[in-house]
Amino acid sequence: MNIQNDRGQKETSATQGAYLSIRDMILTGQLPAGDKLKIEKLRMMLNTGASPVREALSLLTSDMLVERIDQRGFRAAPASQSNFEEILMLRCSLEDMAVRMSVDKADSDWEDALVLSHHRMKKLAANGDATFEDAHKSFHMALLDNCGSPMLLKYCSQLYDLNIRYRYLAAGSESYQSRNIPAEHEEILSAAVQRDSALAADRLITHYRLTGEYLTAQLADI
Amino acid sequence: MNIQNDRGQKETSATQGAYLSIRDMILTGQLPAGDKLKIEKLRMMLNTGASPVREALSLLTSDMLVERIDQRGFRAAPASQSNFEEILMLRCSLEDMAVRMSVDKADSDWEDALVLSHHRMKKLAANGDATFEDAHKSFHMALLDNCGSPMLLKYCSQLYDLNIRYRYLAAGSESYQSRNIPAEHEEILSAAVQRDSALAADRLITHYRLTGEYLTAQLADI
DNA sequence: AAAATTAAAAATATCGATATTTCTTGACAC
DNA sequence: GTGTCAAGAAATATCGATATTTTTAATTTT
Repeated sequence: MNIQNDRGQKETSATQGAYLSIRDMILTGQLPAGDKLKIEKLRMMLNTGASPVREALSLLTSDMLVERIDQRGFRAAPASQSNFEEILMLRCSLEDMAVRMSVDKADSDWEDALVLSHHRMKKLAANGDATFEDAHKSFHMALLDNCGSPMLLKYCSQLYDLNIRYRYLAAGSESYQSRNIPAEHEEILSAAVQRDSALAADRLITHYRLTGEYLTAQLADI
Repeated sequence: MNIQNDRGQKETSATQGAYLSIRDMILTGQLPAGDKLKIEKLRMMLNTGASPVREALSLLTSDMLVERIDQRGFRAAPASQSNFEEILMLRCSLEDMAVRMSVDKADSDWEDALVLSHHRMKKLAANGDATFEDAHKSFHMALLDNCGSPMLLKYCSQLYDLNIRYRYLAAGSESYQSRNIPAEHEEILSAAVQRDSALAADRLITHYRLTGEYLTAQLADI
């Protein structure tokens, strides 16, 4: 078989497919925060059996995107202002650590990969669709990739995803963003390429704090 | 039915039971690092079906105690010197953050719970069995419990467990420990009760670093 | 003898069905 | 009218069986 899903990820197993699909639906808000996730319903939506769905939900539990309720099944993790602030705080701490380690150990292979991922992101521009989202995440992860700690990277990746969810949640309300985000990315890249880890970390954290303030404002009127 | 397992945790579901049992077997080294985890074998050992075992393994994957290999099942996460150092580094960073936040927000309820958990641990003494291990973890988690960030607590708890594993791994080789660990615990407790977050953090991190050095030495000759 | 091929065995992933548990609803008592 | 309880409905958790996939072992080919 080897069916491909919307975003073009080749699915090796039914479980993997269900995992990616459900994750996507939660991140984009297609499955709203706090909603009950009924096995039968998901089974139908994804055209698969109950076992892969259950296993996918188990995996998402550890990503903190799904909660398991004792003997009562699963639900999409609730979203709240305080949860968002927690994610922001942890991201700032962990990514600060990761980007410093990454830049401090910089070598030309890593630099090449970083420049490349920035270029790819730029080319797609902020069209807001899934391909840009992926490229954007790739750029941010490429920045941290050289830190040498797979576990730290995993945490950062997880927190990044949790944050995306709030971007989609806030997307509904209108508000003008006076920031120049591509420029912020360029500046972060530039600091990294100059091997100035403190500056890169500063700029990255500022980038997140600004987005955080923007999202907090948006979330307030939802 | 409501069977109870070795350690006296009442198991609500077969999955939960399998999860706790397998986790325990990996932490104590009964299932050695890197070993293939065959569903059938575990199914027999735990007297349960394949579904709960699979789901338990999925959950353990996110705890980083089990690895899933594409279409080839599961294996106990490998252990290595560098993995141990990574865990130690992350624990120091995250617990430093957590204990500061926790102590800075100290109130009498939290202080009571902390003193109580210390007392319980002391009473069991370091007999090395599972009940002491649980009490020891409870004390360390009680220290962080007031930090106000459930996610940070989850990470710390996860890292604590990953670390236990290396303690069991090193337990085989002989070496005299000149440290007075109960005294270190008392000092950490004392700093926390005095609401001196910087001192508490310092003492906690030193405590971990010392254990880290000891374990590193032990691991070397394995 | 080494490499490649293939057939058999083992293990995994998935399905469909069943046993439990939780949730809902309506009757009855107060 | 409100609260309790029981029966039925819905959903979950688990089991046993089957279809795939991977591994092993044996056979053939170079």
